[in-house]
Amino acid sequence: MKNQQIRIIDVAKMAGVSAGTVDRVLHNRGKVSESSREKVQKAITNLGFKRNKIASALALKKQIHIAIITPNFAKDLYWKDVYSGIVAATKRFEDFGIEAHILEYDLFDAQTFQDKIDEALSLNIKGVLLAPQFTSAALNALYKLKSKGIDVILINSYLETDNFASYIGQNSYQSGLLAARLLSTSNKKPNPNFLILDISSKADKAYHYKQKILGFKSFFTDKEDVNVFEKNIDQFQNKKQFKLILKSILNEYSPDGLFVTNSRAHLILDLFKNQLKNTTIVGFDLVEPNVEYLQQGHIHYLINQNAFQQGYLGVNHLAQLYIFKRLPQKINYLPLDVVLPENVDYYVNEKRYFDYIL
Amino acid sequence: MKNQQIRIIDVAKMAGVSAGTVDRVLHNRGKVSESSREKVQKAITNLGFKRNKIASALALKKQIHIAIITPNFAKDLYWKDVYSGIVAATKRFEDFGIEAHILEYDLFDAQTFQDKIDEALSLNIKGVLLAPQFTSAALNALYKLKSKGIDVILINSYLETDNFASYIGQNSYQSGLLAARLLSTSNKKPNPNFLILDISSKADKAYHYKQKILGFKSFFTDKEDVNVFEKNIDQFQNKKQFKLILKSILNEYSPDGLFVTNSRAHLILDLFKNQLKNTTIVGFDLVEPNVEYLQQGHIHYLINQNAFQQGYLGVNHLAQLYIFKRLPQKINYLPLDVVLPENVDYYVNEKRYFDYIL
DNA sequence: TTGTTATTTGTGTGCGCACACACAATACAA
DNA sequence: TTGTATTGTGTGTGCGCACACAAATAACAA
Repeated sequence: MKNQQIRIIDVAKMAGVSAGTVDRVLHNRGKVSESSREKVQKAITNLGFKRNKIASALALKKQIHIAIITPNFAKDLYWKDVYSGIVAATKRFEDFGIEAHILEYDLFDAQTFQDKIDEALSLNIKGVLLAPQFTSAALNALYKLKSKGIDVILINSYLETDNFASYIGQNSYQSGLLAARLLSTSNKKPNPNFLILDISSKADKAYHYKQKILGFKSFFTDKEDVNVFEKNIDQFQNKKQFKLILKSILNEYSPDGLFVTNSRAHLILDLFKNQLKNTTIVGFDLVEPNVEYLQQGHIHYLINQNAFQQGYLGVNHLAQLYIFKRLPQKINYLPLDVVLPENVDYYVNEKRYFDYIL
Repeated sequence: MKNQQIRIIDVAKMAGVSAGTVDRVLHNRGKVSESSREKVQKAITNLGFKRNKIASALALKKQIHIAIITPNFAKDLYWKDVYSGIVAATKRFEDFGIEAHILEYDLFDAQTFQDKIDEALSLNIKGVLLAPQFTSAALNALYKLKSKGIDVILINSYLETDNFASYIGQNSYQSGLLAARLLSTSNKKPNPNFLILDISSKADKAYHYKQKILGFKSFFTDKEDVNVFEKNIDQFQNKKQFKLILKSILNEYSPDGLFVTNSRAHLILDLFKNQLKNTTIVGFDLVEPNVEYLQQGHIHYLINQNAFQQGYLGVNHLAQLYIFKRLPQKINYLPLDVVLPENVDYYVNEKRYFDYIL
């Protein structure tokens, strides 16, 4: 009772036409008379024909070029995992004729971002995977890309526009809410002070940072016994200055809970580990120094942004689009993993599973 | 500068032999003279030849049969997601010539388990995906399967033997630790009572339940201000009796924290929602009633066992084994997701991502 | 040397589909 | 009617590999 494979030629026979005509119907190309089209359609549904992905991919041998524009991870470890995911997916699809051009820009230099966009445009690409850290430049780029008919998949930060095909990343607002919940349930003091620390330069201030903060605050709107403060530190690349500013902030608020809106919680602990012994800290991302502080008990929760998956799925969705014409969902929210010392290992190793998925 | 595809014929030319000989070397079959073998090997490494997965899969047209033995989800919703994962992966690989026979047994009837094992043996299968709920019968089956050269991948519960190729599931001990941490950090009372509730019949009592409990307890070994109790309820299918037993247990311990070792936390809340208003509850699995209680605030944490992934990856790994001869890792621990009302949606929807991975 | 067998190697075909090209059928104008 | 577009359809080739079978060569005995 072996699963009899139904081929195009079988459909053709049943419809009383040739394989070529069936092909035309399937791909919606060339001219086909109405009567033939109908006969073919009927045969397809009757036989339950589904094109064989393997043979299809083999026959469709043309190279498709895509560009991947993402920050270089030299200055921010977060992007290392994104990069790994991209590379893994890229390898997976090279047999399918997907050729990826990885273009890395400097996270703190908007000009390099613009340059990479231009470079991508100069290549003969069908799609782009874009991690947009500079909002206005990105919006511009999206507009231009769309007008050229190039598909764009965004990762990591959402942009308020319609000029992209798909977004893959977190629901930032929701992750703020989650952080608030975590601080709230583990707090044991009455009338606690919770401090939001946004350690980022204006240059990479993006939509999703604001959303995280909004979400966090909204959790406490009707809770009057909790004090929520918010501070931004722009100068974190200059160690000395950073230390000064941070010190004065911590002294001013002596927070019982600290919400660090990105992966830079470790920068704080490098300096004030002891002073923060009784402060519950929630941060983001499984970058190495964060993981260490988590295991030592200085950071209490990390919210995993699934950097690896963002990269992997991004490339994957683009590839699927061109190989199998599968349209990706518009919004793809990745899970908000709550990471504690007891489960951190499994998230750090999670990439392994992906390596095993064909 | 297009990525020049290196084919078998190219290797053959460089080695000065025919494609057939290269093929023999690649598959380690037939007779090849030592000199030819060496020349071919050298050419392969020189050119960096890698066989094209697509063409390979297409040419390798033979059907491979695998059996999947898993509990029917009629009596325990947990298995529904496992089933979905299995079906999804099965569909994904049918083009590759993998034919899956799904055999479902009754979670509370060891005989049906045995029957399905026998049925699998009567089919001409190369591999089995097994969710072993009856330990001794399963150990027996593994022995028999191994002697027949049939590969086995275990999901959900680990077995202490070497007669299987790969395990996919949680580290149960670690999940117990995690549950303990969650109860511990959210507890606000001095000298709390924590109660472990193991709602399961003897029939499906497996290794992983014990491990969870061990892990949970070990978290508190050096903490003397915490009282940990453990109770098993065997009679949960009879509502009346279950209620009686449970009532007396709750009255006896009046727990501040409750650790339910499987997906049956909702059974408790169906009966004692009000009485447990001030009890922190940690349970397992995103079955529908649990999710509802989580969203309503009656369950505080759910640990996600990634049922869908277990099914999907299990089939995936078997398929990979036969299609690409990729040996799976022996132990594949899935992440221990901490699920709260704020992030539950994303886990419930997680299957979607898998649907998009080729 | 020739005949016989064992070993090694080469060739051809098919997997199912995509696409180019050739050709047939029809329409429409001169 | 013939000629020329236009529309519709069929055939053939190749994607890269796996495998069966044929052919060639080596090994050995008589």
